[in-house]
Amino acid sequence: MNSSMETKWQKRWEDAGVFEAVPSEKQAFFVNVPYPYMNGFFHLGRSFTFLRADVVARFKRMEGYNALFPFAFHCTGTPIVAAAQRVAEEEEKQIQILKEMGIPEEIIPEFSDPVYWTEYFPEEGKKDLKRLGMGVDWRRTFKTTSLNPHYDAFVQWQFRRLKDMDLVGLGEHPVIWCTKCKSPVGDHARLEGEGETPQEFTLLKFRFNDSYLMAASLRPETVFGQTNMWVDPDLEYVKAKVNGETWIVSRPCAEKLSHQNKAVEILDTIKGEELLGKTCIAPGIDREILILPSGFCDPNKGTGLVTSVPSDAPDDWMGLYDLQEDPELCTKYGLDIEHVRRVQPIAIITSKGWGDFPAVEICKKMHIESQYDRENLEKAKKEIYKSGFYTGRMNKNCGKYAGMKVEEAKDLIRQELIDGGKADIMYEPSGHVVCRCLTPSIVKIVKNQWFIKYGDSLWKEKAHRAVEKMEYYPETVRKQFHYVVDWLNDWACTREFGLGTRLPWDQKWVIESLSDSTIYMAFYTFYQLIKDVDPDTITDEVFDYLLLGKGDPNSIAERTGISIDILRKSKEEFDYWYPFDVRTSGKDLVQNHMTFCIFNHVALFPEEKWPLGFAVNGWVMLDMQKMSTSRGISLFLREAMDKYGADTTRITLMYGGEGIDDSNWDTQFADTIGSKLEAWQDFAVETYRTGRKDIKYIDRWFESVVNATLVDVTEAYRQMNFRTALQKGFFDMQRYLRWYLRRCDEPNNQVISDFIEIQTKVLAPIVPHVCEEIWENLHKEGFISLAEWCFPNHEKIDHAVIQVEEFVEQVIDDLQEIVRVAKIENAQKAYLYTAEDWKWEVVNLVRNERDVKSAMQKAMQSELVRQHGKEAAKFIPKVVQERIFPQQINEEDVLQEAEDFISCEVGLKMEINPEYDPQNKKKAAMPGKPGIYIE
RNA sequence: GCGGGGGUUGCCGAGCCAGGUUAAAGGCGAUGGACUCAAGAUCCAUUCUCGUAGGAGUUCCGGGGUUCGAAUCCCUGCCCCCGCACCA
Repeated sequence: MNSSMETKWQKRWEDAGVFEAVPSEKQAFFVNVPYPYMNGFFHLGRSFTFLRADVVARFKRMEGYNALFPFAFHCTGTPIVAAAQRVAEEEEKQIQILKEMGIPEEIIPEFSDPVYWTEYFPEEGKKDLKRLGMGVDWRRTFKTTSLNPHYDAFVQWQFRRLKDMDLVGLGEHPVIWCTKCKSPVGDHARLEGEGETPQEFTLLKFRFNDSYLMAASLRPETVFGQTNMWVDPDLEYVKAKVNGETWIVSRPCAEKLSHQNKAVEILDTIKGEELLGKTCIAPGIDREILILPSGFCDPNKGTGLVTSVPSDAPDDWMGLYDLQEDPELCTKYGLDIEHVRRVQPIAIITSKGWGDFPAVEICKKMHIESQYDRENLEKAKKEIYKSGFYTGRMNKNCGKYAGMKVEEAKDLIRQELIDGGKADIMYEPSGHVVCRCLTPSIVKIVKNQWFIKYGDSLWKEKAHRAVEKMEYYPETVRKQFHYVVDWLNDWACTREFGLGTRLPWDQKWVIESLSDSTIYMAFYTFYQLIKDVDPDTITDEVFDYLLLGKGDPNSIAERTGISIDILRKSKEEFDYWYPFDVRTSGKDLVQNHMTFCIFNHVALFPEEKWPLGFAVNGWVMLDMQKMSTSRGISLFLREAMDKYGADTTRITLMYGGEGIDDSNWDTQFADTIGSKLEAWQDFAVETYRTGRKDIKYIDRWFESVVNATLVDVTEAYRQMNFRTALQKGFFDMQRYLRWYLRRCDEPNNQVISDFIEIQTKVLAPIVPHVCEEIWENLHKEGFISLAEWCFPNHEKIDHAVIQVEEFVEQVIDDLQEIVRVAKIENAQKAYLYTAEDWKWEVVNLVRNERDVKSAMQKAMQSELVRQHGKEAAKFIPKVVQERIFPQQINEEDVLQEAEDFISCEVGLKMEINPEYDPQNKKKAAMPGKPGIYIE
């Protein structure tokens, strides 16, 4: 429902180019956000991050900086392409998603073209952001990928430079792969198994005659507990020549291995049944173990053979248990039941919460009845694995690994087995993945995969230096960045398909979406100047000049044909704006994008162009519930604005939270805050330049308290603590205002007018539309968006005056409480007695004393106090223990002055310091707390 | 398990770094009152327990300690959230 008022101001800002930032004498302030991926409309969450950038830019602008806030759109990667493909195939689910977004049905077919997405959503997104009143310099806006040749050239430059520095290299990389499509299967291209990734298994080799039975294990450390081998009697396994050895595996496994750097040649087949009752040699322990039948060997998982560790694997325990309880089955397969029953679990790991045989225990605990209770067994497996891995230690049965943490032993054991030729490696998807073509996916090792070498230790060192120099909002995330820099490893930076920039020296690769977006903040600084230049002329030496200051602009201009003017101006903009001051983002990007940004900057730019600051925020919750599209708990920015308009949406978002904790969209707040803003608008416009001329004490109080608050508010804005800024800058100030108006029937003209300006300016970064409207109605020149910030006037902060007013409030509270508690009916008159001088003398004397004894000594030095020796002896301990140390004021004068007000507030007549004292209340008076008698 | 952040009065959420002015801001909700024909909005008061004189008692996840004094500092236990990747 954006009001026409909001639209009006948005148009005026645009017409006046208020947010089109141009280098000037002023100090630059450059804030930006990670550009959003454009496969839909903006949700409240993203909008929150963007809005924080807008608010800080608006604040800085008022603070006197030349603020730049640019925006762009990210289209790199596969989701858009895949979604478009789905639309082309008229897939119901995808079309439903678009419909639910509110896309008109008739244009949905257009979405079968990925390019259409990159045009439609940025355009719509831009509309939404404008409607929210975002102060973006839209001249600098661009989209990514080769669809934008200028950006394309920029990313190519970046990668060539990285390669020159040997920070990009080749390696191998496992990916989820479809054998039918002969391509990797990204999340988007999966019918099933989103989020699943390649997982490494240790392939254990069990000597069996002249060949090896192979079993895939995720827990190589449990080799010490192997008791037997499981096969599926009904399954036909293959004997295959793999890298010169003969392996026995399932047929699908042989196929998979051939995609994982192994030469596989199938020689023969062998039925599972033929293996039963025979033995093989278990690796790691070199022990002869029995081959037994089970129902859980899956030819499509691992090798189709499973090594059995009944102590720690619930499946194995149940398999063994079932068999030992079933003599008939044993007979069927010609197994000696006694022989089978002799197979017993071996204790190998001691872990928190479990005895020697965790698998046995958990099966009992969960009442698992057989090896076919798959669901519970999966749960049990997870739990045992977790506690075993994280809390377990290898026990005495584990040879030289005894006593070692499982976490450490695991890798060592795995490596020893591999080095000793007793094991190999294979990959499987971490869960079931099915390609859209209905083929189950496998893992393929892609060779010649390009990596960015974030694992490089020298590079890390430099990145740490940058992390250390930067500012963070909030500061707590600094540690997180240091941690991520250490933890980050080489990053596969190319993909075989999707939108993006081609890897310049190996054109079959597309640069992946997190890798083409690490230094583009620099691109904002001059994009508006070069976007009409023929992209073919923008060569590396152009970027070398603009970004690194290399080369001579005149000769570059000559060689490329780009006008020297454009080159010079672009360079000037870059040097003026860069480095950026703050990049603000959701916390999800800390561990990848934000850290990549640091890495790439320190590699490519000189130190003075390294990022200066990061701001990180949490997720937006919806009325305390986590947003989740699938559960229907989500709100598009445009939906919020339809209902509440821009300013209310803005203030609700900004009041929702700050810092790295999740913030909350409070619908109730949104429902009510609009009318409060309107009330402020009405008040401001009606009251401005009205009121009395003379100055009263309460005017000074109001100015004191407003300016004191302003100190905090300004600091809160600087720290990007916008919730606090609102709390103090709006709610607290409004409370003071109410008190002020109550206290003096008519406000002072100057004081109230100043306040109206201050309050409006304080709100301006967050609710700019209504503030512009007020500003105009106050007949102020120009936009409030460009007005100077209301810096606190420290001279107006008078702490004594603030204390005096606290005293008055205290007296009113006491009066009210007495009437209430004592249930005095028809109370008529209050008699107030201020503390006697000698009590003040005590307070002043013992102000810095902490223990009663020395306070007593000190106070008793005073003649005046000594005169009240007996009373003083009681009074002094009380003062010290209860820390009654107010600054001395003339309470009688204050009460006289405030008499009418207090009297009116409490509905009692008053008499101050009268002789009449029927209940001896005069003695009860304390400094800061007069004695009171009411009748 | 590792790394990070937490556990505050009905809910949300300040305070904690720099111990005392903290029964503990503010918002929301609730209750009472004013206004109103009425509702809403607005304003005032109350909202841990007890209390016919401004007070007292018990509180800031549990336990212990330091201190004249602890929500705040130290030790310890329990619990919760986020991340642990190749994905935008």
